[in-house]
Amino acid sequence: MPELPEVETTMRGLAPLVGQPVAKVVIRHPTLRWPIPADLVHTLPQQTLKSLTRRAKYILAQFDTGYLMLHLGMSGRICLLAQDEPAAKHDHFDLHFADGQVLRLRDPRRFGAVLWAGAEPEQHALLSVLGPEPLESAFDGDWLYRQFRTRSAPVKNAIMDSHLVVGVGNIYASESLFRARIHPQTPANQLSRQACDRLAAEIKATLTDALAAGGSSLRDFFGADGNPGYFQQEYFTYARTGEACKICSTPIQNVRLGQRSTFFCPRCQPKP
DNA sequence: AACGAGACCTGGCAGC
DNA sequence: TGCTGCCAGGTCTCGT
Repeated sequence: MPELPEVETTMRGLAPLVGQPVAKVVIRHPTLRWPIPADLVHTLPQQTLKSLTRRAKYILAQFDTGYLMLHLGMSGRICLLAQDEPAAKHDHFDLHFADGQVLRLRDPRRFGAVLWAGAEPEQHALLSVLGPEPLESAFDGDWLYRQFRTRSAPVKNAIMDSHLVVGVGNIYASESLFRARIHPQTPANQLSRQACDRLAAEIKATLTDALAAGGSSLRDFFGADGNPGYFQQEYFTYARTGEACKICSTPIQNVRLGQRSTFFCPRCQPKP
């Protein structure tokens, strides 16, 4: 379930590994979205994990000679094990640390990625083209309004474009648009400056709320049994087709945009 | 430059 | 019970 808050939560849960040297790298199934670099097995051991940061939905693990980039794709999970355990079917990648802890990547659909970014990850082709982080000040209504000038696509598609802003996935795109009272099919370049201000503010608020919820599940997520134990967040629209809008009781509708399910309230989010 | 469709994979579920 | 088809939280690549 990796949207941005889950990635951030996952990254924070890995903090106990910082300062630890790598003892061993295990690659079981190298064909994720891109091949896992085979030489990690030789180059990473003895290197110390110096820091953990996040850019978009990539977790950046800084080692002595560069950064390891981890992406969870659609179905990826990272578990932090206190000690080695038998690997399950979709456990593709392990980092074993000197104190016995194991970082284990599980990804049934294999849309995730493990990549080496070198010493300057912001130069990496996948990261250099990304838009601003949604929770930073560079992202605001003014930025959205200016970016939307040349965009005629539905606003929901636009806010999910990582070149424009990162970290807005399918769930939180619908949720943010509901909270901003904007119909998801509105052409981006038809939004007023005021609507862009609302939308930017609600994207920030939606992600901040989800992050607070994700944070509370951290203990469960890294529990001894390795089960996620997420508590289901309450959504206004997502996956609620036909159910009553929590504001006005109108049935929530579902439309397909950019090949993705999109949910909205036709009354709270009137067509432009 | 921007848009839409296709691609990558597996698992779960509804319907027959 | 077993098969088929559809759907799923991401996002890069390609053709227009």
